[in-house]
Amino acid sequence: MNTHAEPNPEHQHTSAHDHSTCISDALTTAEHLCAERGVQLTPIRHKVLELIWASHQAVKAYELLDRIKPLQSAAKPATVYRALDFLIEQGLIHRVESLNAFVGCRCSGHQHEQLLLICKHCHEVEERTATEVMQALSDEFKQAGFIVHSKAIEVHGICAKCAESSADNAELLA
Amino acid sequence: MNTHAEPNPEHQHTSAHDHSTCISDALTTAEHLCAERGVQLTPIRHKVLELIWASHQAVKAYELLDRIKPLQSAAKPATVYRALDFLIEQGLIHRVESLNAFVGCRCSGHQHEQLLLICKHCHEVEERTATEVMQALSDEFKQAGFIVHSKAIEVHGICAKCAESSADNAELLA
DNA sequence: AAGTGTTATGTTATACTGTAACGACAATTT
DNA sequence: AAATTGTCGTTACAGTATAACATAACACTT
Repeated sequence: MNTHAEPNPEHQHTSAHDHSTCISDALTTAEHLCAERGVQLTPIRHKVLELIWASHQAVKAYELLDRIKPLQSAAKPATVYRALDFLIEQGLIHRVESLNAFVGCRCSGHQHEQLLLICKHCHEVEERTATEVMQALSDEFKQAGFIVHSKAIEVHGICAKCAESSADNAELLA
Repeated sequence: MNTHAEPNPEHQHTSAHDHSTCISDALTTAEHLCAERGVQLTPIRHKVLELIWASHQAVKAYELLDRIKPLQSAAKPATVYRALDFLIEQGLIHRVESLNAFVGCRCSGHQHEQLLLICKHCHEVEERTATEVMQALSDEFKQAGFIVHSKAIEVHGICAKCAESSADNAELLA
């Protein structure tokens, strides 16, 4: 199958907030951050970031490729993966390991490696700082004598909104 | 490249313990568990489990395929992936999402979803129960109203043994 | 202006990871 | 016996990611 053309709107909760603000906030933050750091948020990188922020769902690399081709007809896998590498390096997006997909990072610039809550129903990814969890993890590493380079904490399940909107839909609660 | 034929011995710590006991323990536990549950640990599944337990490193699916072919010349990708699916369902192995690889699970039968500490140097994967971390996570889910189906907590870095054995090797501590 | 270094991108090819779909076959159930 | 279930063989393909090399664009120097 190769039918990924749009963010899957099936169960999205975007109506609950002004998503255009999410996008523009993320983009202007990214622009400032890159300017400060003296790195280039080139048109391709900017576009990829914008496409990722089109929803709060994690987006696959080849979906991005399909969506960027109309605008950048030379685009190839490497085009997208390079942009993704850059955005990850700069902390502007997260790679969701358990989905082979990518999602915008709200808290760019500082604080990384967060808890990602991934909803199986609406497919949106919520990012949480989870201070206590991180503290408990640090303690664990100290105990184990483990020197951390990077973490991925990914949890799959049903988000609050989906659970609520289908409180009588037993199927979800399995 | 397609040169994965053996567990990478480069930096393994297997000498520090009697690994043959690890293997046989894991296999007999698995046999008992499957018998109890009335599911079949067929020869293929048994072999895949054994191959995974050949080291404490995470093993890739196609490495397993290469290693199983001499014994099971009909083996195809599906052969391996089916066995892996079974072993995961039974809680006998973990899938390491951030590596697209698989590692034996020590604590089969009960308690799942653990903290995996993945060493970038020796590539061994240590599994920890991390009770405090799990408790903090539960609290976080409660706060977020998130209903958990599965978790993956994977941390990359340098394990205690590697850190120690190269205390003067500054390169690792980056 | 010509040369050099650096960064980003274009381009081709290929490697690696994973699944769908269908049939064969055996064991079990009805 | 027929139907069902579980496992495996087999073919084909979908999806994910990178290597390697070429080119372009720009900044800087000489």
